[in-house]
Amino acid sequence: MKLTEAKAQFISSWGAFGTHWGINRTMAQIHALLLVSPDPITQDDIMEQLNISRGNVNMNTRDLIGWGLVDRVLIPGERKEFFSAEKDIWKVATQIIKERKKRELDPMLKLLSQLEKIEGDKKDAATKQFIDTVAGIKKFGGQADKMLDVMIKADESWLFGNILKFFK
Amino acid sequence: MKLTEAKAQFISSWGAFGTHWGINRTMAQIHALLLVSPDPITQDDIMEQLNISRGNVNMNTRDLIGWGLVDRVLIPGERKEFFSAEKDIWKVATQIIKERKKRELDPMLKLLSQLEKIEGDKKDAATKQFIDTVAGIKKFGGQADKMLDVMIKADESWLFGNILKFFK
DNA sequence: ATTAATTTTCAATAAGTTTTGAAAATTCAA
DNA sequence: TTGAATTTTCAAAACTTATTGAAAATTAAT
Repeated sequence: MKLTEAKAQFISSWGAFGTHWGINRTMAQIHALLLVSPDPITQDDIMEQLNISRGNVNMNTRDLIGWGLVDRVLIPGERKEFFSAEKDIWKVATQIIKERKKRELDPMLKLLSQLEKIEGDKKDAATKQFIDTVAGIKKFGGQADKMLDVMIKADESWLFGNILKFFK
Repeated sequence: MKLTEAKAQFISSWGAFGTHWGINRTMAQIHALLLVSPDPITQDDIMEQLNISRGNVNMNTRDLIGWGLVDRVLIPGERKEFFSAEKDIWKVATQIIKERKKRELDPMLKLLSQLEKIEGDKKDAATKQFIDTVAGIKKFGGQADKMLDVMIKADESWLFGNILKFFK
């Protein structure tokens, strides 16, 4: 397989993969393109390589910047803006975990705390089941939350190395 | 807050939450409804409580069964089929991890292995960056894969208890 | 075997999301 | 300033995904 073909496959699969992870297809494709580009590239480069419109590139690069995965890079003497992606996959992963935790897990836990305070007779089966379910999810979510906080702060090799050793 | 209101909020939020996790809104809502229902319920109950069509209920319950999150229950003397959800959240989580690993992570790792075998000169910056990126993702994915396998087999309290103790 | 209850299927439709592209805004060099 | 280069915005169009509902299939009682 040649580079061009492999690159196209990588970008396309990363795009499809992204859709399962709450990141839209194009955003993931732009991210993939940046991941395999050794040097920063422009809006026009992205438009050309992925065959998408200027507006689309603009919106999705902005989102990627919002996720902390992509940076705007200013190159001295160049009028255009350049983009580059963080290449260290561990940093990419912790950044995504951090953002999703903030956007999804934290608000969910907050809501569950409210729902727990329901008024009602615990002898009623429906009430009991509701309280138990909410409490169970909250407990689990709280533990996951703590674990993710630790992971975000940890260093890759240390984390995986030790967790896996621990389980042997 | 009263039960009915809390239940409605829980179902609606769980539905929105689900969309971020590769599970569609309705599927997650049905799941939520089953989670807070102490006893198995029928297609008609779901239709009525969520205000959705029979076809929709049928397709999504089938998907939930495919994910291993819901069971068809036969109640002696009843003509209709009943549905019930696994209530233990740890089991729900490991089941989802298991399925997503199979559906998403495993195929991605397989693809990356193929892309690594690219022909080309490693002195070329583009080729080098491509190989490094693919190798990096593959390594990370492989480690995550192992860790998830261990989690799937582990027991909740043991896992969280020990991981957290480990990090203290 | 017939029929009524129930479940399943799937084409049509509705709803939701993404993409385009051209106009507006911004930036910066002269 | 002015104006050319560049980026941003956003309404409309294209595309994707989810939902409906009625017909077909299945099931089980008589």
